[in-house]
Amino acid sequence: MELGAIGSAKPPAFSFISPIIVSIPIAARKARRSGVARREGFVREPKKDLSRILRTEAAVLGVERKSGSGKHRNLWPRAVLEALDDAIASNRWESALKIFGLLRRQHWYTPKGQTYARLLMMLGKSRQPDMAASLFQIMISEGFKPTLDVYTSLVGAYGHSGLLDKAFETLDEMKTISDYKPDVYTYTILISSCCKLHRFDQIPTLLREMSYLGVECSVVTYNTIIDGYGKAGKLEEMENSLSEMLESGSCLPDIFTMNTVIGAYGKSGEIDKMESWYSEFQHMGIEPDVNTFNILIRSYGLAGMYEKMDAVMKFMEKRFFSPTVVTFNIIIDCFGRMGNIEKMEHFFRSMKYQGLKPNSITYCSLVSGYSKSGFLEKIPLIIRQIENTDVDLDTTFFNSVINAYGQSGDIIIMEEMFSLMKEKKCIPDRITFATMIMAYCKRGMVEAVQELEIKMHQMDEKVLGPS
DNA sequence: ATAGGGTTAG
Repeated sequence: MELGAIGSAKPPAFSFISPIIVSIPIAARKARRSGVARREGFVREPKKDLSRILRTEAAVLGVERKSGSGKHRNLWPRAVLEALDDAIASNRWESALKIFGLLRRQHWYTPKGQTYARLLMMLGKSRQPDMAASLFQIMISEGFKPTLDVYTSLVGAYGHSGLLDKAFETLDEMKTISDYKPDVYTYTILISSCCKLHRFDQIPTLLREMSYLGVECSVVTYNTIIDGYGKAGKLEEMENSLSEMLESGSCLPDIFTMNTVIGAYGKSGEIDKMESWYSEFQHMGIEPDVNTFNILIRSYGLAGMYEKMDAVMKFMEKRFFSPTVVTFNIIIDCFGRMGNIEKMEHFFRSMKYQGLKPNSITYCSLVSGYSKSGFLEKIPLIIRQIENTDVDLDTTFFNSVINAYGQSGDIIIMEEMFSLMKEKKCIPDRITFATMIMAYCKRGMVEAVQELEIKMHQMDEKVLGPS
């Protein structure tokens, strides 16, 4: 089972495998040193010390409770700030705003630009542009003079929540005030919003504007553009941007560039291009990391190239590159798609054996894998298994369960699962409805389809309407 | 300010 043997049997493999061999030891050491594995959930449990966890959790709960009432003006700074961090980090925008309200009433409170910037970005991510706008107003009325990064965050909040016009308006406003001249961060955030909204027409415009104003692109700017084109399947445009970056002379590609580019080619099945860019980047001195290998495994798996998938896995093992939860999830998903249930189960066992904790995504892939091969009887067992762990059943998981029964035509069980989903406080989304509608359609259940379509519209109105 | 795992359809 030598890697070289695989390489010589299949010519293209060699060009890809051999550069890896040379470089892995360094990369492996680096990855371990930089704690990549830990962040990936490789370690069983995060190594926070217990006293901190207890203190924080109690404080957060306490603060969140108090933030509802208007009375408390004398809380411990640290508790409030930690609670705020926690809420922002997990995107709980409603409780973050409540805690922020509490924070503003503390006698020790002084407004900070950073806090505003983080809140604004969070509101953008949660698609709450109105909230972002009023937070900005509150800030002004507090007499706080916004800083450049607060203004940039407002651009991001509008952009990420889909209000591109407002984002551009804010940018124009910034250009007229000398203290808030947009910088490379401002433009990069705006470019990333344009990419997410598929407004690629705006990218050349923004780049021209930048060069006119003397704002130079950074690696991040280029990476953002490359990723935008890559995700949209615009691979030619992606390569053009990559060439521009390489020819710019001002910034060098990094590991983000590498993973973005090979991921884009891998996802679209262009394995040859993926491999040649892989070695190209290596020649430029960029070392692969765990994520790189995850991308390779996934790409080979999607392309049905089992030997190469296996080769990368063996390779990681040999070089002490620890697989992460993500690695296993990818492998399990690929074997499930291929209909290779034995391998799928083998890797699920081996994941647990290595002390890695399956998460909701793992179970989702198992359900899809079983359902693809017609082993529906395994699904209740999985649900029971999850209930014995601290993994939360989530909407996506139920979507895959509902899809499994919908595809097999077990309408009754599908509906039972829909009830169970709501019982477990998982909110159905448009995919849930689309999945069920399909199942009803196949059986010609017209009334049930109409009923669900009404429910779906109601849901849309709830989301789009004023909050 | 950027990459890297999941659910529907086509």
